[in-house]
Amino acid sequence: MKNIEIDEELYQHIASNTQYIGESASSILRRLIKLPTESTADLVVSAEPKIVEETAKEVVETQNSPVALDTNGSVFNYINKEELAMQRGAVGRFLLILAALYRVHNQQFSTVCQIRGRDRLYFAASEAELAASGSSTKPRQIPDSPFWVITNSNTTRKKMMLTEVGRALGYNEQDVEDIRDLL
Amino acid sequence: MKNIEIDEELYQHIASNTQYIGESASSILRRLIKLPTESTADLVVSAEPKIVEETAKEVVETQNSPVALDTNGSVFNYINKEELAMQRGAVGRFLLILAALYRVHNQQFSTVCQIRGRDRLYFAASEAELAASGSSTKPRQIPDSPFWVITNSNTTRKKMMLTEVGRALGYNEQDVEDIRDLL
DNA sequence: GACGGGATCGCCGGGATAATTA
DNA sequence: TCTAATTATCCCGGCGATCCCG
Repeated sequence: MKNIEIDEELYQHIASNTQYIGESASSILRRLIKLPTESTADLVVSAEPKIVEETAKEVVETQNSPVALDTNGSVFNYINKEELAMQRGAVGRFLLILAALYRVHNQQFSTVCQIRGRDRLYFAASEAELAASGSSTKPRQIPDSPFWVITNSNTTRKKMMLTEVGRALGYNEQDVEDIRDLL
Repeated sequence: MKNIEIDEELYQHIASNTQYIGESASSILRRLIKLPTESTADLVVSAEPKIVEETAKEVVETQNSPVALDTNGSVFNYINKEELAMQRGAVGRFLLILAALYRVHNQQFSTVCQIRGRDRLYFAASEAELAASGSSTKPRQIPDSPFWVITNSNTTRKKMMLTEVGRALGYNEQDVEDIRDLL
């Protein structure tokens, strides 16, 4: 840990970007600067270190896309466990996980729009599309992304959706499971 | 000037973005965050203590630190029991308790602004902000502080708010409970 | 009166589970 | 018909702000 000195105004600006009570300065700054979560720890429980390496490779080679644009890592680096744990319910975590996935895979992310239910859409580029595909689907925007998800489903289904998203983005089964279990 | 604590990796990242010798942490961060140069003055010369290495002890811990900067005790020393008892209703006590907390934690106090309801703000730096976030929220200024609180809520909710404030300021659960029970 | 406090009641969001369809 | 898959209704807990009381 290091200490840096900053002016009042900047301090206020940073503090005002706190996303959950007790969030550390590092966590806030990383978000503002768009730097991933600290690589070493912070991931607390589960998440094996090796997964990180494997995933990095997987990601880059993933299907037809031009780029994966992210040099150093898997989604797991983009997820702040503290922040996740902080969420009220499954919906908050669900959105946070999807936001992290979007950050890492923004290029291919639109492929998730193919994941859908029998007659409802699950993902789309607008609220209206989702709303039109079913009734009271409770669409929510995936934070910091142009995509929307349906939110009216039980937790089991949300997990299935995450599983499908993980597969669509080219993760191996082990990682897919880990992503699913974040929720 | 304020001090914040950040992890090594982030520190390196910031330092590596220095654009001229002697550039201050604030200046670098403003650029990275894309925030304009400080409005007021302060720009003056270069002679700021830049990135300070190990400002160590004096520094107020940034995140969930147990209390801070006050050598001889916790909030409890800053609360005058008689004055509390003398208040007409819960609102008076509520404000008094918050004022005491502000006195002890003025540095981090702004983090309480993150405590909020479903759609109302609970704390803010101005009456207007609170008023705008809901209707008849009855904002009151926390005495001798630049912060405001919402006052239209039942006692139970005021207690919950105190509980959250205690947590946000890093008190342990026992102290949090004691703070809550002051009301 | 009128003013401030805050209990109470209505509304909203989450998501388990009942209903529906393949 | 029976089962599996999917939808979306509806109950519950939590929050807001109206409105009653001191």
